[in-house]
Order: sequence, then structure tokens, then C-alpha cells
Amino acid sequence: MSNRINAEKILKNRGYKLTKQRKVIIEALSNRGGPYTANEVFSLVSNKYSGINFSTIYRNLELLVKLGIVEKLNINDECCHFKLAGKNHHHHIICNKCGEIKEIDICPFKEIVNINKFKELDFQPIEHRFEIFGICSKCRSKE
Amino acid sequence: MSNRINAEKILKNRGYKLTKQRKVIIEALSNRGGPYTANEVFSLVSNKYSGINFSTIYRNLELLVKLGIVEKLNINDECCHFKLAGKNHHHHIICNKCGEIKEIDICPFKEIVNINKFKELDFQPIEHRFEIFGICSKCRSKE
DNA sequence: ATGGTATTGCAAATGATTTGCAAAGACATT
DNA sequence: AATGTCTTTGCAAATCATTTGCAATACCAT
Ligand SMILES: [Mn+2]
Ligand SMILES: [Mn+2]
Ligand SMILES: [Zn+2]
Ligand SMILES: [Zn+2]
Repeated sequence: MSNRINAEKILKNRGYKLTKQRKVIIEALSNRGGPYTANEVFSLVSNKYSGINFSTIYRNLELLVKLGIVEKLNINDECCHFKLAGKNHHHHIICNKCGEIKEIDICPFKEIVNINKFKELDFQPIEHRFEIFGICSKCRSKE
Repeated sequence: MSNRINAEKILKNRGYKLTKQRKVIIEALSNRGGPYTANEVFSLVSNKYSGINFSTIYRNLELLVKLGIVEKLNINDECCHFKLAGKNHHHHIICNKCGEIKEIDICPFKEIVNINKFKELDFQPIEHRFEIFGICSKCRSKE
């Protein structure tokens, strides 16, 4: 089942209406890699549905996050990024030159939890984030 | 040498003036754990120097970050947190209940870099972030 | 096709952070 | 200690991302 169909099914199952706006937002995110800022989502979506409003974009991105369809990233202190939620747990590498944000399926978490130093904290972990900033291979080869 | 004295020395060495405002900001951050939002820094500082302006707080926090004296954290999408820069590399655990942000000196980075899967990315790392969200021991014992 | 409810568009509010500018302050020099 | 220069501050307004109230509209079950 495609990401798009799956997302639409979740909306319906949970009693949300399948509006044209929601469809184009989901379509935009499904077709492309992302992540995108709300601004970028607005631009992408405006191609298919000119006249859509920014608050609709925001309201629906947050809804999709709540439903687990979309992932919200805090990469920097400017604004959030949104992308279709990956099926599997992952982290990100972010290029300081071109800004590209890419998934990596390497996760250090399991090992950390088993370290005694961590156990001593008596901290009950719920989520974690791990991001690496640097220069991507494309940008390196340009230099 | 105390954190405060050290920070003041760096300012002077780099040709920045040691204003009363800078002194109280540095003092506020040096005496307490942090991290603090700009708002919180403003409150702390206002005790010692009522009449200080928000833009002064922001301008100086950014200056101190630039000089490496202060560390700026992007914990959530609301606002940034600032704290005196630790001498050693570290990461954070953040309590979802009480909001406390605590340093941990556990870092998974060295191991990650040596994994073949990472090497294949051909990505040149510069910085990284690792944060664990959950429930701290204090909050757990309250339940 | 109709009606009830969720959703949208719009415009205004919010909250964090930034900026231009004139006045005040720091500090090297006399 | 007084002077002059260059920084820095306070203030008020701007900016930018995001949120919100409300009346008009669009879904979709019936
Ligand atoms: Mn790149
Ligand atoms: Mn806690
Ligand atoms: Zn992980
Ligand atoms: Zn590390």
C-alpha cells in the first residue's frame, strides 16, 4: 500500500474528513523526499491547489504529526521541518552547505542504555534524537 | 580560574567592552546550572540590574555563544536555551515532566563513525547532537 | 439531496527574536 | 581626572514562524 493511500486510510479510520487540502498535502509529502518547512509545503501544495491557506497547512501538518503520519524535526532554531514518517526508526545527517537532510538507519541508543553510567542516572527514556551535522558527499566533491 | 573571570577575560582579549550588563549576564549564568531561556536569563539578570533590555540580553547571549562562552541549545520548537559552555563534550537528558535539562557525559559518536554503514555515506561530520527525552528520577519518585 | 459537524480561509494575534537609531557608557589617551 | 572615539545600550518598531477566533464552506452519513 502506498504511503498516500495508507495516510488517507488512517485519517478516515480516525474520523477525520478527507478534504482536498489534506489530499494535496499528503500527496506533496508522499511524492518527494523532504523534509520540508511549512513554507516549502505551502509552495509544493500551491501548485496543485492554489488558494490554500497557511493556517490550513499548519493545522494539517500538526494533525498528521499527531496521527503518526508525519514526522516533525527540530533541526535548527529557525523553523520546523516536516516529512512523511519513516516506517523504521532512524536519525539524520544534515549538510551545513546545501542544507540537505538525509536519513541514516544507524542508532546508538540501545548501546547507551546498557552503559552503567546511564543506568545510574535512573532516567526513564521515552524518545531520543541523534543528528550529525557536516558536509555531504555531493558538496565535498564540488569543492 | 572561575567561569566568570574566564569569560570576562575572553571578552577583554577580544576587544569587547566589559559593560555592567555583560557582567550581570555572565554572573547569572555562572552561578546557576541552567540552561535558561532568554526570558529566564532576563528575569535572573533583572534582579541585579533592573532596567536591562531584552535586546541587550539577546545581543549578548549571541555574542557569548560566538565567543564559545555560552552554549545554545535547540531542545524544542519553542525557544532556545542558553547555558555556560561546559569544558567537556557532553549531551543532554530532558525530563518531559519537569522540563529539567541535565548534562550526561556519555557520547555515542566515536563508535558511530567507525561503522561501515556510516563510512559508506562519505559524509564529513563536523558536529553532532544527541538528546534523550524521558522522565527524570525526581519525577519518577513523585508518582 | 439534506443537515449536522468538521474544516477552511481570512485577518488578526501571538511570541520569540532582530534591527535602526539616537543617547549613554567604556576605556585608551592625554 | 577630563577628553574623544568607538561600542554598546535602550527603546520602539519590525520581522518571522506559528496560532487562533470566527463566519463561511465542504464533507459525508443518512
Ligand atoms: Mn550537501
Ligand atoms: Mn523531571
Ligand atoms: Zn535512535
Ligand atoms: Zn557526542
